[in-house]
This record gives sequence, C-alpha cells and structure tokens, in this order.
Amino acid sequence: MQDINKILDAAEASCSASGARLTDKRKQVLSCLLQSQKAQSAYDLIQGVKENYGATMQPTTMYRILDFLESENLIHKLQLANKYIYCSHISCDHSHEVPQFLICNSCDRVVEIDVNSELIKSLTRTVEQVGYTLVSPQLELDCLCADCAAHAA
Amino acid sequence: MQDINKILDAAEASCSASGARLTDKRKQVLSCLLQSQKAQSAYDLIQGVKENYGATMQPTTMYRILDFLESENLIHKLQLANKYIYCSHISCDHSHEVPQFLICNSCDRVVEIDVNSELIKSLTRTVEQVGYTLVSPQLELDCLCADCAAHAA
DNA sequence: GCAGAAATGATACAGTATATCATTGCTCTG
DNA sequence: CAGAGCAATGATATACTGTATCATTTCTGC
Repeated sequence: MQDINKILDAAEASCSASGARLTDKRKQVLSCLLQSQKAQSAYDLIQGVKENYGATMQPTTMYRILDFLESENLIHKLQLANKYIYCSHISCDHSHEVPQFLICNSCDRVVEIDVNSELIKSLTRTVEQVGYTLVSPQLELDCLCADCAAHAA
Repeated sequence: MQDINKILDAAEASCSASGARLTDKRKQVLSCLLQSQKAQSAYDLIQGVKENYGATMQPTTMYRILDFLESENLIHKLQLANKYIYCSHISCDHSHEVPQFLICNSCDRVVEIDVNSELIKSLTRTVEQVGYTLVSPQLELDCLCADCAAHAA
C-alpha cells in the first residue's frame, strides 16, 4: 500500500485530465476508502467521513459521490456485498485489466486481481454463443480470507 | 423449456429424497419462478403468488421459502441483481456443474450455463495464491440480452 | 390422540437506494 | 467583475431489500 497522499494526488491529476473536479467531499470519501482494505457500504462511509472529518452527508450525496468516483475509475462497486472498495490501480502506469475481486464474506476484506485475459476471452465467447452481450466482465468471488478461514476452522 | 408440471414433480421427488417437504406455499413460489425466464425479487414473488394463487405471504415467509428452495438446489439467488431464478437442472439426470449466469441488466432475463471446468480450476488457483478460499465459484455476468441490445442500439 | 418438530404468521425494524425539488458554488464569457 | 449557466450539494421523503423475534398452526411418528 502506497502513501495515501500520493494516491490522492494521482486521483486529482486523473480527474483534471478528464475535466472533472475532485472536490473536498469527494476527496474525503475517497480517503476513507483508501484507509481500509475492507469494502464499506454507503452508510459505513457516511459514518466514516463524520468521524474523520466532521462532515455530515445525506445518503443522496454519498451515492452521488460514489457514482462519480466509480465513473472516474477511482473505486469499484462490489455487487456481491453492496459495498465499495478503492481501485488498486489509481497510481499505476500500466493500463487497466478487467478486475477480479476476492471478497471475504466474513470480514469484507478485498483483494483485487487482474483477470487472466484467456479467461475473459473464454467467457466472452460463451456469452456470444447465446446471443448476449457482456456489459462488464468484472468478476466477484465469494471467498474467505486466510484469517477468517483460520477462525472458522 | 419443459412442462412445468413435470419439473414440479421432479422437484417434489428430489425433496422427498432428501427428507424435505415441498409444501403448497413452496410449490407456489417455485411455480412463479418456473413461469418466467426472468429473475424476480422476493417482493416480485410476493406479488406473483398473490396474483396467481390468491395467497398472501409476508416477507419473512417469502425469504424463508426462498432459502429453503435454494438449499434444495431448486433455485439460485443472483447476488448481482438481488433476485431469484429457478435452477435449470431440476429434472436433469447429469450432475450439477458450477453455474454461471448471464443476466440482462435491462430486463432481468437470465441464461444459466455450466462453467468450463478449466476456468474454475484456473480461478481456484488464483484465489489460493493470495491465501483466500473460494466459498462459492458461482459466476454472474452483467450482460444485455439480444432484445435489449437491439433496442438500445 | 399426543408430543415434538417443522412450517408459517405477525409485527417491528434495520439496511440499501432513489426520486424530487431547492440551494449553493464554480467557471467562463462578455 | 457581473451575471448566466452548469456542476455540486442539501433536504425531505419514500421505496426496496432483508432480518429479528415471538406466536401460532400444521404435520409426523409414536
């Protein structure tokens, strides 16, 4: 994990490049996400920005900010858990691959991995065979992290 | 799509085999799911059994029935949409593979496919490399069906 | 029939997400 | 630098998804 301030700078640069603004509130939400390896819900984050920055945000505002951050490829929404996680490639040079998430269903700790491109090709072929179109090949896998697996055993 | 009554019979047989009971209410819910290729939410189904059978069910009851049907492998829960779909292998002879779902994000029409086992092996290897354990390899892909893709174009 | 277990009912509430309309603040142009 | 127009946020209400808890009914096997 790199220094959070560096990532925030990279995020800001990336936003300017696309003509978007990383406002204070948006930065607060992003910071909360960057400070944890765990996926957090919109309401977790409302609580988080309150504790860390004394800022109060309504759900509407939070969801709008989350949508914005997602559209800028700074965070990911995990459908499996209805939670959000920072994108681990904000300050990378190499281009984005399709993300694959391993989500601990006990503690919400998330690992982001690039999907093997062969695998994506194989999935895409299968989808096309039945006449469907793949909108997002993002994969989310229901897992247990090492710690939680140890406790459960 | 086979005849629904035959599938219901197969479902009933499968339940008896595992010492479970496919009660009237459970059968009503399963029937509603079998009558549509589209994934339906718990509340959609509450509406559905009311219209089709005049039966009123509380959310608690519906979720209990859905849990039961899932535990008997008669239906699947789709995390991507928070909706439910019948299992397309209720009256098949061949053993269940890991399911992969193609979900139209516009109309909720679902296609169920067996995942290539090589692909599952590859996923499992990746997961183990980072110390995680795969709980359920069920894959859900965000797609557009042919009809919705045509309308969008 | 009766005891015990399984299934369902009833009520309340927690958590997730969006609709709608109002207000504030930034940016660009003249 | 004023003011128009748009981007961002605020405020209120409400819809949707899911669970906790305790009560009642129904089924099964003895």
